[in-house]
Amino acid sequence: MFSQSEENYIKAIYHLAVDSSVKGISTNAIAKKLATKASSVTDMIKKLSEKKVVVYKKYQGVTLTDFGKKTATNIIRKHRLWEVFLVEKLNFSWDEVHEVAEQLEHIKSPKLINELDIFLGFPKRDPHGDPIPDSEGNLQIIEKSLLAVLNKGEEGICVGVDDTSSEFLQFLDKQGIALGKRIKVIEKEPFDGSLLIQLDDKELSISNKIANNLYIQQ
Amino acid sequence: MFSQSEENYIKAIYHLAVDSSVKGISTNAIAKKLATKASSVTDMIKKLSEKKVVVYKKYQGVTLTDFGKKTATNIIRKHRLWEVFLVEKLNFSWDEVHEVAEQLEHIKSPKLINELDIFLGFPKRDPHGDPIPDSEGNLQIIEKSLLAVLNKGEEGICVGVDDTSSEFLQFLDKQGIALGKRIKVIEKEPFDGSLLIQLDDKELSISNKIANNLYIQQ
DNA sequence: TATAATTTTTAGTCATGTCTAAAAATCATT
DNA sequence: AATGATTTTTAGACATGACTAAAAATTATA
Ligand SMILES: [Mn+2]
Ligand SMILES: [Mn+2]
Ligand SMILES: [Mn+2]
Ligand SMILES: [Mn+2]
Repeated sequence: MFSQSEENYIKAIYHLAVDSSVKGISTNAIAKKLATKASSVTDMIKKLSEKKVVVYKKYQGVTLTDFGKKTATNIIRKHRLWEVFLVEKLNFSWDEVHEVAEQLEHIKSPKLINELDIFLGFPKRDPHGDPIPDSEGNLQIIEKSLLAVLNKGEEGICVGVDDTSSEFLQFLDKQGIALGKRIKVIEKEPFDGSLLIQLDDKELSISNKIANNLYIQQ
Repeated sequence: MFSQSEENYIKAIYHLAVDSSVKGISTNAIAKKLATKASSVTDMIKKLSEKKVVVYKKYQGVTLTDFGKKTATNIIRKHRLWEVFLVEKLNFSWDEVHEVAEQLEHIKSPKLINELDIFLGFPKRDPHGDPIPDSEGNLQIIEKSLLAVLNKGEEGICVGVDDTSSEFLQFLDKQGIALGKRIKVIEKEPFDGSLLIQLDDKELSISNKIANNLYIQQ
């Protein structure tokens, strides 16, 4: 069994590894993600290495073992299932779930999480469009592209967000942008990368920063 | 905010105070309840005293302040609501919920617990018949008596259990004893305190130990 | 390739929560 | 009231997980 702290490190390393294509994850990157100090990361890395969760050579960064990856996807499965529960059953909005799921993901009970999965009807995505790993840790990859890379005239369905901060999510709510909405690029401004999009028969101008945090399935 | 460990101590002190009618709760009693050592209890008691949760004078035992009682009932509210959730929604049996609720009771989120209460339809009792405090910490007292104190010929409805160990609860399942069942004392054996009871038109002999852990409402 | 900047590790400290062993206080018994 | 038993506290240690400051290694730059 892993402590809450160990689990947070394992998850952070997994997420960094998924979207960074580099072999070893750096101490500093982990420290930044977890808002802690590099020296603390080095300490924890040594422990996780002892426990065969990561492969670690001094100054070379860290890589998850298969066991480590399995552990990580299991925590992510719990996190995302709880997020679905909070939104679907307890009237949380998608910008309120993260903090609570961050706690709930550490509850130890295999029965709990499998029954929760059943109760929720085996959801495939969490409220932010992220895929939910199955109990073996398999996680379906969804082909999706950032809205920012679409060309003028192209369109698709909004299927996810990259940034899950409540500021960003509340902004999307305010603009009427939600998962499942059809978005079409009407105009693309070369100067600042801003887009004019069509949403629900309205036209809307969104900045490049926004377009770089919205995933579209074409 | 309190740590998980602090919360476990607060809850233990509350429970000991409720069913022991003595002013000060002893260090040893707390140690026994939490399966820890008296010296650890003394350390923690000092900290809780600093935080105004308990009143403590050396060698005199410990008493919860109003603030401490409020904190305790809040944890108990969470514990019992989660137990209801597990049984009603996730197909847990009443002997499987305790361990998990012991973890879930420490999740910090006022919205979570209030929404859970709504979702469950404001239950008044947990799966073991124990009352669920409201959000102000008020807890209705249920008049109930141990089956062991009933006299020959008396009867009532089973409304609670004192021991919530899975061994005891599974034993009750096996005998067909459950909350809501009507029980009548047919015969009372003075020698060992065992009872012959009527349950569902069957007669059943139960030991004094069992009768001392079953609550009846007459 | 030497030097500077950055990253990573080490050394030492601290808070929390636990423990054992010993001392001190309280309680029980005669 | 004295003695013995029990309870409680203290003292000192340890594990976990964090921190700061300094040293060491790596990477970037001239
Ligand atoms: Mn977490
Ligand atoms: Mn999510
Ligand atoms: Mn607990
Ligand atoms: Mn209960």
